[in-house]
Amino acid sequence: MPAKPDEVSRNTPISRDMVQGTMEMLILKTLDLEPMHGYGVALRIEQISQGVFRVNPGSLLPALSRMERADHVRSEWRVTENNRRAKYYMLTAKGRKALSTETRQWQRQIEAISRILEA
Amino acid sequence: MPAKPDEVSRNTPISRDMVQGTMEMLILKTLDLEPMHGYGVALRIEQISQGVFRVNPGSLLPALSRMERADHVRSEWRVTENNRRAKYYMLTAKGRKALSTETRQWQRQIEAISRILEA
DNA sequence: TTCAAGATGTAGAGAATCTACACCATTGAA
DNA sequence: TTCAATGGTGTAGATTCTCTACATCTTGAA
Repeated sequence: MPAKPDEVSRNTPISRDMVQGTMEMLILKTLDLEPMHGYGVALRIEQISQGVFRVNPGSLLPALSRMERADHVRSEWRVTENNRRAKYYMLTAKGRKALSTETRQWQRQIEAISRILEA
Repeated sequence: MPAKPDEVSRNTPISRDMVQGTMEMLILKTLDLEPMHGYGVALRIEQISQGVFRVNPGSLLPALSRMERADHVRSEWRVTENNRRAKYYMLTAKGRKALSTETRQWQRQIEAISRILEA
């Protein structure tokens, strides 16, 4: 079902670096849909962003670690449908709150940026 | 957790850190209106963003240096209306092009982020 | 048996921002 | 006359997040 990263990003121009600071928000939002393992989070973000974002393990996994340390997510080992062992992450109450806070702040900021760009 | 020190405690929440990577775009846009000195750029961005962004010299001046090195702006010393010496910056052709490129990429990215946040 | 895909993880580098200073000139008020 | 506030540029060091590049293990299929 999930498209492979290469296919996603090939037809569209170039995938730039992720806007700094947004990764956590995107992960929180993705996990708000349903618990998922890291690899799944990456695929989903790439898919929904239509290849604009490429999520590599070297960014994702440290982010998940930070978030677990911050008690925004918790994790447990399970076995996937494909019979592979994977660490499933799910939001905590604190994480849900963080999601709403960060989303609100994000909105404020892009509105401010829009105001400047449209001056 | 950065302790929030001082006078910024207004009636409206608090201005968070600037989204990484957007400072250059905002500076370019500001200078696209008219040549300006650094301090003026800072004031204008704070004003138009209605206090969402605080632009401190330690971020702004290094950014302007980078941009001058990249030939996105050039500068010259002048005297302000207040009879103060200040370095006026203006866009180069390359800077104008960078502004349009960066703005386009910014749009793509916030659209992608919106798609994820609204999933 | 070998190899691609699924999955997690670490190390080190690089970029952009922040805080916290330091410095100088001009103006206005005490 | 002094002195503080305002206007203005600049640097140093820390922090934070992302990136590239690797390493490792398992499973399923050719």
